[in-house]
Amino acid sequence: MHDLSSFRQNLDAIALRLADRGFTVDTGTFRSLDTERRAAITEAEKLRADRNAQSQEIGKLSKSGADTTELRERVRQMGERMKELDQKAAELEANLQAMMASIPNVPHASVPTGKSADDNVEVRRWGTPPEFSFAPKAHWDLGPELGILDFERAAKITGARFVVYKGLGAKLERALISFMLDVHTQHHGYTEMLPPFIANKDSFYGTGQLPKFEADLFKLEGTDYYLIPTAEVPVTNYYRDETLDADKLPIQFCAYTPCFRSEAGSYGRDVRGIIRQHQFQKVELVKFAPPESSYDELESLTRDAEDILQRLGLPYRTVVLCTGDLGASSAKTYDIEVWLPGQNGYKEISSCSNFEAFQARRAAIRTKSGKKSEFAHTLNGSALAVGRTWVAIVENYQQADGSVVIPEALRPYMGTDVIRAG
RNA sequence: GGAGAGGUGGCUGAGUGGUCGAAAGCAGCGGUUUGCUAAACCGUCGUAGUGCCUUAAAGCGCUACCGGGGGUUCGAAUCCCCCCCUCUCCGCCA
Repeated sequence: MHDLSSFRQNLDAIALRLADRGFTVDTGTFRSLDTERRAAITEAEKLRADRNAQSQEIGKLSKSGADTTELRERVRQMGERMKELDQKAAELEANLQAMMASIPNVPHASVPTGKSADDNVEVRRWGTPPEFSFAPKAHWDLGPELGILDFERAAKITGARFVVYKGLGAKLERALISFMLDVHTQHHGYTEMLPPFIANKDSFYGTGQLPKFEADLFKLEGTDYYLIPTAEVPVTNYYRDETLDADKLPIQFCAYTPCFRSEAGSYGRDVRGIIRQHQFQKVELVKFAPPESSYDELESLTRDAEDILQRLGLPYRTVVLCTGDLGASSAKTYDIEVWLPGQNGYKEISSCSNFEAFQARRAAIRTKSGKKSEFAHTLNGSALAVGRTWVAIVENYQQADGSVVIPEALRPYMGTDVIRAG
């Protein structure tokens, strides 16, 4: 959500940059809505001020014993007219709000201009994709062969896009979660959190999933609750409607949660394997930062995510998303893509974003130093998507005999150095 | 799920129809005093919208906000209705 008065003041410049996203701001409609709304507010408030003054007069008069019948009737009529004006103002307000809620964030100056994912720019690359003396398999073959993934029975239990991890497969997922949380809490300065996996409407509004993206969510029938699609929702909303002491920033949280996504509109994409599921596990990093240093925090957050891949010895590259590929709330996003032999290419495993004050304004997360109060900047990034990390390990560390070697760093968590069939 | 108590500014807490954006205390901020610390004293101290003024900030007004929504009334923190949340007891339960 944009700040209304600065949006109004910088309308043309903002509209120009939003055009780089492929978003057109209807500046004419905005201007007229904005002007009408303010006129309605002014009119209604003037009448209300008048009524308040008259009401007080009634109070004084009746105390002194004077007859106020006539005055009362006049004020009552003012009240009726007030109701009409209030209603008109409320309607205009709602229209303007609806318009503002649909306008995406302004990309940061450092974000490259482009139309689609093809225009994203690689900023660095780490590691070398493994060379195999045999034809490497994809995880959807390896998993069932090793007895560590079961798609058929998951489909029976629930349906498509669900999976059962089994045996060392389940343990690998659990080991990755513990490993990631330990690295972030012990080496990167994050505080671990275990939040609710269900959140209410206000929280989803605060981080921007509502009202626009309701179709992507699972709603709990008969309630205002939704299953979270990412820990970003509960963890960012942890401080909704609060003012944070500027001295305490940045605040850094990490959280493991399952994530639930309806994946409406992704039919036919990543249908094989566990790349795209209705439920997946993720460790998320969330930061609350002072505006002046939020871009430094984005850099370190991205490095924190990359560190997990380095420790696991998984080759990856980091790209900065271009204006056309940027999420609506984000001002700048890095995607980290891990090498997957099964796809013979790099696949997104993390997305690290700075939302600047875009979420904080919706969620009313402020920071205060001395007398000055302003909106904090919020950031988040996956570190990492656990299921896709699982895939990366199984595919990158597969051996000619069909077994999977466990990377050094994970062995204490796995209690074994290899996964074999049987 | 049942019974009861309660939700007021950063915190504690007064306030049952007009003089209440709201006493008082604490914390914060500015200052005086002080060798330092502590203490004392004086002042200041909510958020948002909107109008005027302004390059802007500041300033000066107005409006709204006492958990949320609706109602009664000329006028609501205060009365009525619905909802949410917290606490205590009971029931159920991992």
